[in-house]
Order: sequence, then structure tokens, then C-alpha cells
Amino acid sequence: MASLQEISQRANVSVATASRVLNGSSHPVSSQTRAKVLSAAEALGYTPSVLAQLVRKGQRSRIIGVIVGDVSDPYFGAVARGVEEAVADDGYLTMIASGRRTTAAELDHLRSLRDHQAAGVIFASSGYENDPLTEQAQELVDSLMASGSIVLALAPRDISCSGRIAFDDRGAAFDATRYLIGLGHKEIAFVGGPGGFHTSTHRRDGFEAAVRSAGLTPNKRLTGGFEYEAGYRAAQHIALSPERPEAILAVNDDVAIGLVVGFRDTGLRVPADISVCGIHDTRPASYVGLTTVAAPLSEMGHAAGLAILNGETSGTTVLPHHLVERTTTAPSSARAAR
Amino acid sequence: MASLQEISQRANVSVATASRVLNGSSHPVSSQTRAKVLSAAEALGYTPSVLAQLVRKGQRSRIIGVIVGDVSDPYFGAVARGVEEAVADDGYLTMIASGRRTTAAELDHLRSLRDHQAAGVIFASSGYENDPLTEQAQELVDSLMASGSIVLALAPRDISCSGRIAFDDRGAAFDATRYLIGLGHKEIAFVGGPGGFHTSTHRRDGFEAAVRSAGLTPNKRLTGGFEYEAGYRAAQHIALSPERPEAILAVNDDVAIGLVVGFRDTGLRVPADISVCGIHDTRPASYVGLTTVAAPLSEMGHAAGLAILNGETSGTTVLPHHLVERTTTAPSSARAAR
DNA sequence: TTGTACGCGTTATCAG
DNA sequence: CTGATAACGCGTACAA
Repeated sequence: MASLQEISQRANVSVATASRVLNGSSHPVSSQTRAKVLSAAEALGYTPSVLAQLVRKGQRSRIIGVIVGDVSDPYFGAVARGVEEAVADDGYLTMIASGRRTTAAELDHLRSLRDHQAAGVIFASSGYENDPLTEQAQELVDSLMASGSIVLALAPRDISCSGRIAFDDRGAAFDATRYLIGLGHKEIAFVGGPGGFHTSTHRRDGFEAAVRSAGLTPNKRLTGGFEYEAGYRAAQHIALSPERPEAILAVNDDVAIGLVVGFRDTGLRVPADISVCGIHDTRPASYVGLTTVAAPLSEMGHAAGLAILNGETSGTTVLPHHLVERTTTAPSSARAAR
Repeated sequence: MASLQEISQRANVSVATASRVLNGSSHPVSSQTRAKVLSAAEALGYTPSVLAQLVRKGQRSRIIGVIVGDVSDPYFGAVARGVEEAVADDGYLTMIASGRRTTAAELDHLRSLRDHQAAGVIFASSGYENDPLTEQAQELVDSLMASGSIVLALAPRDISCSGRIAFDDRGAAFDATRYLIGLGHKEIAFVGGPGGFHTSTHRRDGFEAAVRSAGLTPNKRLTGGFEYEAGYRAAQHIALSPERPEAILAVNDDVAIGLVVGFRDTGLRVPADISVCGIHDTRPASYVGLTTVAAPLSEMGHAAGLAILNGETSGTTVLPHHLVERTTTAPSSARAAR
């Protein structure tokens, strides 16, 4: 609360000198006056006004904003952890802001981050197709970048940013599907998230390509969300459906887990009756022994954090994924019977 | 990026007039000049410098910081969601900062929140006993409160804040234990988190009181953490131990789930061989059908958000919990045999 | 109704 | 080495 003004009066020096002592100035100050200023500051409990400093110097603050889609989604927790690990030692603060899967909320956060001159902004979640708010978002991102902030996208986005760090959504789905095919399954379905999300679409495309390349027929369906509940509800429908698939690739772990639990609640055995595979390998995957594609979540966060620290203003990085085989997938019964 | 200065030049008015038009001033301005200013602002893409406004007026910003222990813990996701729901419509922004279960990291976040004049700060996680950094934290909290911020604790803390909104840790553990006793179990254990955390201690006390009140002997053990892995490891030890308990209350859901999965991996049946109960009722609890105590997490967040909006500077609120019976607990085999 | 002048807390420039 | 002074972008008494 104490200002430089008060310090300078108490120490009988000018504000300028007080400023030089109290903040990292290379300007020489005699050790005597330095001591006076220091003790005055100590006595009054001086804390520099970071706000005033920022106004004066027009620099970036030490805040890094991570805009996520859902604070309860472990996906984002993993990403945020990665960011934090990369930047905490340099005194940067990671703040997570929930976009609640709506661009409108994201805009609010972008504005706030711009207002507070954040050092960097990280989009951790995917965007919508044909989002009418994209233009506004792009404007904000542009103004952010123009004033020196680094803006990074960790998931597909219709926004041009400083850079992009991600894994291959299409490839991950493709690989998982090939794995299911290799297990001998013929009837394979993809259970997507809500329609219109880029990640959903890319993963569905990868799924479809893999199925077609094996001469099979793709089977797709959408759910209302990316969460457990959506998967659980989908399981109820699928279990009752006449042409029930033998294997399912879900758009992410949460939906996959919903499917597993949903199937079991309807009496279906997983994986004996039906195989289920997820994408992400978030922590809950191991709760149910879910087979899934491990995505480099914390690595993406880490890389993003470093990019902001280093002021990298361009480039695209694609980090590798790999399949993690657990206990929700098994060879098809037809094949097992052989 | 455009300043009032530039606007005023383009519109041929003074900076003062521009300011009055562009910010909510009750000062009268003719509709003519108003239009001039507005179009100039539009043309230049004016955005007020929130930082300068804050410096000038010394008011709080529209940021609410939620300091959590672990961004991957669904407990905090639920709390943060509650806060968000309460404040988003009023234009306040919820930013989550990870304290990583260390007071040092929390101090960094507190400083940053103070520097940016946050409207409110919410401690979502418990503190340590005999934490040497408590004093520093208290100083920061005091300066925050002195400058008009509301600081709330949602878990036990050795810090005096503006207010406290929580549920009854001791009571929740007590009720859960009574429930296990009611199931006929005699050998009941408590699996805590890392030692020294207030929540751990309070819940353990509740457990112990319930056990003793039934004339039984408490059985306690600690794990290294609040996470799934800690519970999983504990299960390995417990499964092999000669005096294996019949029922277990875990300090939270994640540890409980770790226990359930760990037991099953060692061949033990849950709940036939051993009952497991958690605390919190976070989303993953339903993944494994965990019996647990539902804590009012989002309600706590919601109430905290409202308290900040309303500038409430005192009071303690305790919100109710209740038991949710699922499939990881069952009557003791002795009793079932009767 | 408009403009002038000052202050918020800093930092940078320029004299001395 | 130290100190006035201006400026960052803004809001507001006060004067016109």
C-alpha cells in the first residue's frame, strides 16, 4: 500500500532515487542512500504497484492464461500441469480459465487476459466449425499478439495464432481403429462428442479412413457431450440396438468410460461382448483399465510454456502418441473361437 | 491499443470529454460530440486500459482467483464450476491457480492476485499443520483484505479470512464410519492422505470418534498422497497384511478408487471381501460405483462466488453433506451369514 | 456543455 | 551519484 512517494519522504530522497533502489535499476546509487531507502521501505512495508509498472512500461505481465473447455475434464488438468512445470521456476503464473465450451466465454477470458497484458495465452480446447464468433476471437488474438503476447493453440482452431503444439487427432484415431481391426473386429463404431467440434471431426475422419482401408463399413454416432454421462447414455442405446457393434472407439476417455460402465450396467460384458477404446489416457482411464491412445498432454503444456518463455512467435509442433493396451479390448469372439 | 489521447485528437475534443463518453460517466455530453467521439473510437478500435483505470481508481479488478491444490483433482473442478456459475453473469472472471499443495506456490499466486487487485480469492484446499509459511500467507491475506478484496476459505486453514464456507469434514467421516459400522463391520480402517493436512486430521478424528463410540478399535494408516496412486499402493500393502480390515473409509474419492482397483488387482473382491467408502462424490466415483459421502462442492463454490459479489466480509457457512450408497460397500459376511 | 489541470504510482531522460 | 520533470493512460474536481 505504501507508494514510492511515501518512501522517498521518509528517507529524505527523491522518488526517482527510491525507484532506482527498490526496483532493478542499473543506475548507480550510493550505499548510504540505498540503505536509507531500504529501511524506509521495510518500515512502511513497500510493495511496488505492478499495475503502475505495467502501465508505465507497457510490458507483458507474468501471467499465462490457459483457456480450457471444462475445468472438470482431466484432459485439461494434465495440460495445465505441463504448463506449470515449465514456467513456475521462472516466476510465471499459470491461470486456468474455463471457456465452458462456448466461444462467448472464451472471448471474455481473452479480453481479461489482454486487459491484464498476459505474457501468453494457451488455447487448450478445440473450436467449433463455422463458429460465428471466430472473427471476434481472431481480432482479440491479433491485438494480443500485436502487443507482444504469445498465443498458442493446443487443439484444432480456426484462429491463426503465434504457434501450434498438438498431437495428431486423425492419426491417433486411425491407429486405435487399426488396432481394433487387428483384433479381428468387423463391426466397429465411433462414438463422437457433440457435433461441430474440430477434434471430433478429425478423430472421426481418422476412424473412417482406417475402417475403409480395411474394406469395412464405418458406423458413427454422436453424443451430446464430451463427458462420462454422454457415453453412459450412448451405451444404453447401443446395447439395445439390433446391430450392436463388436468394438467401439470413443472420442475421448471420459466418453469411453461412460460406455464401459453403461454396457456393464446393462449386463453386457466388456471386453468379452464388446471392446471399448478411448483417446487421451487421462488418469481415470486406469480406474477402469481402459485401453486408450496416450496423448502427450503434459508434454504439450510443457512445450507451450517454454515457447511463451522464449517468445517463440511461429512454428507448429506435433508430438507423438501411442496406444496403451489395457483390459477393455479383446480379440473378437469369432476370432477367439478359431 | 489506441489511447484516449488519440481519440480526442481525431474527434477534436479534449481527453476529458472523450473519457466521459467512453466510460460510464454521468457527466452530460451533447449528442453531437458524443457521436464524434464514438465514431473516432470505433475507427481507431479503442479499448480502455483497464490497468490505468485500476491505477487511477484503486478499485478491485473483475478477477476472482481460486487457489487449488491440484488441477487434476476433480474436487477442485467441481468447486471452480460452482464459483463460475455464480459470477460469470456479472462479468467476473474465475481464474484457477494451482498451489500444487505447497504453501510457497500459494504465496506466489496470492502475490499475483494482490498485484492485480483481484476482487476475491478463494482457498479451495486445506492447509498444513505447523506450516512455517503461514505467517507470510496471513500477511498477504491481510493486505488483500485491507485493500478491499474478499478472501474466503473453503477448507480448514490456519489463516483468518473474510469468511469461511465449507462442509463438516469431521461429521462427514463420522457419518460414513457409522454407516460402515451399521453394515456390521468390526474391523474398520481409515486410509488418510499425507500427514499434516487439516482435512486429513479432521476426517481421521471423525472416523475415530465413530469407531470408539461403537466400542471398536480404530485402525489408521497414512498414504503419501491424496491421489489414486496412493490408494492403489496402500491396497497392495493392506491386501497382504495379516489383520486385513473388513471395511475402509478413505480420506477422499481418489484414494478410495485406488483402493478398490488395487484390491481387485490383487484378487480381493469389493465389496464381498472388503468394503470401501470415499468422501466427496466427485464424478469418477460413479465410474467404479463408489459408495461415498457427497460433499456440497459446487454449492460451496457458488456460495463463495456470491459472497465475493456481495462483498460479504464475515461469517461462516457450513453446508450439508449426505451419504451416497453405491456398490463398493456391503454388509459384513458374518452378518450376511446370519 | 466543454476544457484545463492534477493526481494515481511508476520509470526514463536530462541536468547538475 | 542525485533530483526535477515529463510521461504512461486514465478520471475528475474545478473553472469557463
